[in-house]
Amino acid sequence: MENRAAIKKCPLFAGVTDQDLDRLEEVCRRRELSKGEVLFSQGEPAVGFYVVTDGKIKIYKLSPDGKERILHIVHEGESFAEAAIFADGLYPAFAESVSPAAVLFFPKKEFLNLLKEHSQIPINMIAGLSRFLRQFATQIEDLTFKDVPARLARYLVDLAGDEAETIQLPISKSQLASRLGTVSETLSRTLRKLSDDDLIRVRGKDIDILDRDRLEDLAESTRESF
Amino acid sequence: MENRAAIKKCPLFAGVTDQDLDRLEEVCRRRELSKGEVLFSQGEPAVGFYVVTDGKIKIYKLSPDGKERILHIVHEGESFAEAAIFADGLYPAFAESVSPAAVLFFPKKEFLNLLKEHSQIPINMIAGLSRFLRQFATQIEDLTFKDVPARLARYLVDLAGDEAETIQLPISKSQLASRLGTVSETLSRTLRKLSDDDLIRVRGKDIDILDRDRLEDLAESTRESF
DNA sequence: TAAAATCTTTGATCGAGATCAAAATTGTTA
DNA sequence: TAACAATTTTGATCTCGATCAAAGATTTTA
Repeated sequence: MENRAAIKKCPLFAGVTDQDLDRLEEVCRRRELSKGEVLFSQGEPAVGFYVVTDGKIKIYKLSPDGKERILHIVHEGESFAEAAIFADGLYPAFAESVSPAAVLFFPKKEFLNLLKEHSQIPINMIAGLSRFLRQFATQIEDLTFKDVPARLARYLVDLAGDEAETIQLPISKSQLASRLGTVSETLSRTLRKLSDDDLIRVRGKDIDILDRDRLEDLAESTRESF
Repeated sequence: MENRAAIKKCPLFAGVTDQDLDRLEEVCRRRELSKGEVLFSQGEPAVGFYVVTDGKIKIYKLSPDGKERILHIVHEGESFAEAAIFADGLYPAFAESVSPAAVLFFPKKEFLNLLKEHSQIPINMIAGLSRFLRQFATQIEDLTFKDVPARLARYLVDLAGDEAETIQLPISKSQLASRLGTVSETLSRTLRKLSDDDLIRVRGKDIDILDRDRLEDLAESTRESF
């Protein structure tokens, strides 16, 4: 995707004037990534934030013994690490490409200058951060109240939307396991269980939704309820 | 606490001009709460946000079968639900006083008007949301990687700061259990274990830190590491 | 200050899901 | 397309922490 196109598509910059878009385009720097490149590590000074123009970036934490917990996967047109240039100024997680990718880097200083002059961008940022905060709150809720089948069902239902009969996982199964707060063995068994119960059919990354209603019920269910 | 004092103390309003403080003071409405009053429920339209002038407010989620998971406890001088007036405009959780309390309510509409005119407040908001986002990310990380003893140790170490030898729990033990993503029985047993190991001494709500180093180690430790 | 209500602790049991190990499948590269 | 690497699946075991039940302890209210 072109730089300008990516900037225009990014919700963070929705509704800003064309001349602001010009300035944004000037201050950013493009970087191409092959799969598996680490953009930044947890604890590094946050020198700026990013917008994804191509590919996908995973945002994750590492346990001391090296286990990975994906917090979020950033897709084309989305931004990440805007929050990091506020707060204590350190990146709070790792960012790494999970495919060949390209990003636009916006240096902290130039961006903060822009912020002070105009008022649409900060409001967009607040809205974006709010959505994220809500999503994280939901993740905390789910980790506490829901078991793996329910968390998986929620993920599948959300991915399918209202219409789709068949969905394709946008990420690998081991990544999905990490995103759901479990491990690939358990995810594998859970997918099989849902298949055996005729809720879904799994063909590699393609998953047919066979019984949306029961899948919804499962997503709402809590640990002990059945 | 006086309205004006609470507004001045609130990080959200740090660095704003005196005349803006005047306007804020005008648009807000004070509300006194006895213990256990519900300020808003999950799913209600977000008509404004709050600043706590006295007492404490718990922000929590409920599972379908009524189990409570505390996401955050708001203390005097802090704000909450600013994020909710953005995003989809619904409160994403419940808010309830855990003691007699008083809050200032800022209606959404008036506040958004103010936002558009000035630039310090949105920046403060972004900073606040960023900190929150980070805290939530850490909670997700801890729920995934850390067992209950480690999560408790982290809580105690953070509460104690660098100096204090003795701390007092600012909330009840069952609330703490919920905040840590466990139940009171498990918290009770875990406190006892830490006592038996001479890491802490528990006298009701007062807790002596006996061995800060080992407590820190425990907070860093992951599930299987010993 | 008695008694009612709430909170905390202790005991016993049980299950979801992590771990370890290994086989099977899929994807990649020479 | 053979050979290598990476991912996914299956099997067996084991543990943390939830649940259920009940007894103490503390706080509130009459």
